[in-house]
Amino acid sequence: MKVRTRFAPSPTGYLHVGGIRTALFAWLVARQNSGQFVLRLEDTDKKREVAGAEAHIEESLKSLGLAYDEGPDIGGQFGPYRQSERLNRYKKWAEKLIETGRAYADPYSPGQVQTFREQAQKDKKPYLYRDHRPSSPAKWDGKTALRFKSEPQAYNWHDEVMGDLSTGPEVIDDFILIKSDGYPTYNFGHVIDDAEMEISHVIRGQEFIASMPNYLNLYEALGIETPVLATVPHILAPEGNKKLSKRDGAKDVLEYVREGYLPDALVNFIASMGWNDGTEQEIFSRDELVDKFKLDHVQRSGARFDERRLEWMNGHYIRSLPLDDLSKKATSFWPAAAKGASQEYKTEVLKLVQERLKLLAELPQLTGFFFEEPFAGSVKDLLANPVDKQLKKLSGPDILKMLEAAHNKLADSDFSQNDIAGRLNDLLAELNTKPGILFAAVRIAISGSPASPQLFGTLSVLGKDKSLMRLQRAISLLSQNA
RNA sequence: GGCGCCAUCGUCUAGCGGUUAGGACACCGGGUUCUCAUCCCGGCAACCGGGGUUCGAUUCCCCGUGGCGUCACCA
Repeated sequence: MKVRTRFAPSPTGYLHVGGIRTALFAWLVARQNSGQFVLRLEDTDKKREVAGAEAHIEESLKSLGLAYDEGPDIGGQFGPYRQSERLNRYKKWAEKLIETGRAYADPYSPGQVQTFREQAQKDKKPYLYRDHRPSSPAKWDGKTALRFKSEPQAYNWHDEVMGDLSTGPEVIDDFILIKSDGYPTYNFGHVIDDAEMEISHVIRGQEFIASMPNYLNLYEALGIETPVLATVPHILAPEGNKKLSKRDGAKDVLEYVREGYLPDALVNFIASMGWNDGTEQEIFSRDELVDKFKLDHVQRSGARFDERRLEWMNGHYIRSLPLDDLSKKATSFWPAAAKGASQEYKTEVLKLVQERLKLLAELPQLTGFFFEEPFAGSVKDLLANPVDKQLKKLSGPDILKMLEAAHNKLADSDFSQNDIAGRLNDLLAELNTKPGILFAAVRIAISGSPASPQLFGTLSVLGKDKSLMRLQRAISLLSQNA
């Protein structure tokens, strides 16, 4: 079978992790079968449409590396890929249904339908439109809604994720095919488009599972072969049991990219929410995912979104990246002060912080002192009133003496990492002090922080001039204090 | 409420009749004789409840409970 999958969002806003996962699964199925992945825009609700949403969706998919083979912005042989541009097609199929007696003009206004619904509720009976089906409907003039004339029956069908499903005839009803504004409903539009675009696998969220029987009924009326169906469960918000939504603060996936989450990490993480290959493997490269992903291994229950796990995974990906690659990806994340710095210098700095980086967006806070002097107040405060356990035991003058000694010791160093290490270790013996004390003081003088990358490397990369200047500066800050 | 789906550590999950119920995140200890981080080692922690079926149920069946979805001229 020729495999063609699609992602069919409506342009009503940005894509969040939940939405992108459906796209990812569809993309994976297409790729692993050497098929096509199609982006189709379901823009049939003009009221809900958001300007710029289409471009945003396209950018989101591309920035995660989920390239589509056909879509609104790139075309393809089954275009157009915006439903609003396919109205004539829906009409053609609708007319076919009218001819075969399977569609009719809805004589009621929305208000009247609402009354039926309320009455049923009052009577504690399930509401079915078909109980009010007109006996001799007028000819459809395109100005009212067009309804599907259903033929209620029980269905058993297979869902790649959910397994074998079944329902009785009571869930089948006459739904609207074409709205009075001329646009198709989702229920009609997607069925037509999937057929015309030769989509083999329909992969979508579980909110559609309840309307499957109606689609099955429609496929039959249309004489269209039912595609492979796969319903994936929702991703739940971090708190509560609600599905992840924009209301609950679900972030735009592009926001994650902006914060410095790597696309591969994001993809790995999103795939692993609700899918695994049955082993204990946690990290999957994109190729492995394409190779191993199986719809029938997708979890049937919802998965909760845990950003801490995503953070861990991103750190893992950052650490395993070759320095050159990381360097390229980090380009836009450097602090403002790094503007004039050379690429070589930045790469050296990056090498020092790579293992402690969880997000690229942490780069400024982790590396700022490599590009500008640390805040004098912090240096002074941390030296005068140390938080460090070891440093705390010393008096101000002791620390001052230590820094002076370090400055003198390093004054004629060549500032290679080895030479610095040798000299500072010598000094340790000379001063009869512990690394935890001497190095902590130097570290603060240099970085303005009690934590930094390993000290000798940091000094070496920072260079002789700056290092000595900062030691000197710390010395004068401390003596002012005394 | 009707209909449907789902149910293993706090979280993501492995398990497809017999396991000391495994891994990962998070958390808590310890180690890597410079901090933080990394890395390594260790610890804490789960089969929703009740009935069956079976020599034996986390696993199969039924009921209950709970969660979710849906019942639009939204998708």
